[in-house]
Amino acid sequence: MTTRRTGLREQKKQATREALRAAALRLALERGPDNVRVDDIAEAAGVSPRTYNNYFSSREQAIVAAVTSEREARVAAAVADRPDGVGLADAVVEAVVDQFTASAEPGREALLLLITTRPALREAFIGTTAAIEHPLAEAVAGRLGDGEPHTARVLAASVAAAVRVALEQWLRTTVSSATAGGLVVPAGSLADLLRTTLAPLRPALDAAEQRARRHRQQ
Amino acid sequence: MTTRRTGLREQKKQATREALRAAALRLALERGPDNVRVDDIAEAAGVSPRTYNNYFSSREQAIVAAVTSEREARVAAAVADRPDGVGLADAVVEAVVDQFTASAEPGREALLLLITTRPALREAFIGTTAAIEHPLAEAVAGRLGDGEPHTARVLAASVAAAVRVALEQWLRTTVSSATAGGLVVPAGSLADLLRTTLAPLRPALDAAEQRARRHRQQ
DNA sequence: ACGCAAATTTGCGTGTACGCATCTTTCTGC
DNA sequence: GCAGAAAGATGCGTACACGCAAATTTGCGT
Repeated sequence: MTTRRTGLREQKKQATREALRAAALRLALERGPDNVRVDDIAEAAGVSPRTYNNYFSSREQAIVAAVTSEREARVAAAVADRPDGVGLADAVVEAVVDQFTASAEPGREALLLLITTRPALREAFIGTTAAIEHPLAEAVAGRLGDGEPHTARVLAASVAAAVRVALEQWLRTTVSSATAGGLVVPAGSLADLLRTTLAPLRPALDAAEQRARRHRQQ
Repeated sequence: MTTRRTGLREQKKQATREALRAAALRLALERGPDNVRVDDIAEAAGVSPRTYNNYFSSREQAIVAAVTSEREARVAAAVADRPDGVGLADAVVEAVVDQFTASAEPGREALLLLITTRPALREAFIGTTAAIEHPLAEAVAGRLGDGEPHTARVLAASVAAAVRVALEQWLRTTVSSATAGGLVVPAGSLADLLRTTLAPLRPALDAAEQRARRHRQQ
């Protein structure tokens, strides 16, 4: 069930996706994102321009994907993996913080600077938070038991929305401090900002968990 | 402060916006939405195609706007207007239900049928829920006192997300019952669906209200 | 190995979104 | 009223997203 499609086909698909990601990132960094056309990315990745849009539905998605790749699945997995002893609220909050703080790629800093600068990229970056909604909903549903799938969806959507708010705030302060001070200061850690922003949702998560527990014991 | 800009200029602007809305709606209803190009709408409204995109940033927005017009402001106003005796959760939920249930326009039924049918219109319709976020945030902030504006933003974003979830569900069941039964049945009232979907957020709204109250008495 | 079925890539055509420069309309202070 | 400023409308050019159908590649049973 993990990888339903296992074969050369799926392998090549991921390779193409990765090639497009890498090409987009490299070109954006060396030319500046405004001087990169999708034709350039496609050519650098060795596929047709039309194929690019089979993988990404906007020019910015490929660039941003370098920083957000697979994040959705990792958040969901992290939530599902926390032991049952940990409360739902803690599980969700810490999973989100972990996955959004973990920096793997080199050149991530330069890319983030780029993202903070260009409005179109900011928009695309912000947009990626929506992707965590469905995986997260399933993970939450798994923890709540399948009593009320509605609730899990709503909570996941709310968490995603809160994360989006946090990122907007973070980008706002980052870009303004960059503009004002000339130097890019994180303006308070993203981790703290995420925790603060998610705090108002804790009561909702707790209540849902209690309800589910009660329902289960009945 | 209500209408900062009061003059012939703003008046004409609103007239143009309304003309585009009306033209888009009329054409979509009589030809089917796939047979309407933005050039047609612009021509029918008596403006240049370029001007269309100064008002709406996608072809679908004008069509959908006929049903969502001004909803954002009305929801916010409704929240702000409920007496302080009513709890925040009730104020928000009922304001949302009222404004999403209120049907003014004639031909709303036909338009909704259209929206449920065409994927692109569904997407645009769903997208309009995001617009209530900022006005709602201000209304909530007004009720919570200006202690923690963060909280208001997060709660408003969560409510908007929950409304989006409800509409998605509603459209899903509506379209499937339309496909299956041949007749469009509301498949349970939208009002009930909204109340159910917003229910999980009530604890968060209550908690924020309590916190604000405590903070104020201190 | 072979061939059919399914998935993917590609080229093409159309409609769309939007930056920019320019022209027209409206607003403001005098 | 009037002259300059500000805001909006328009035309043009470019890049982009995507439906569609033909061509190519991969998977699988035999």
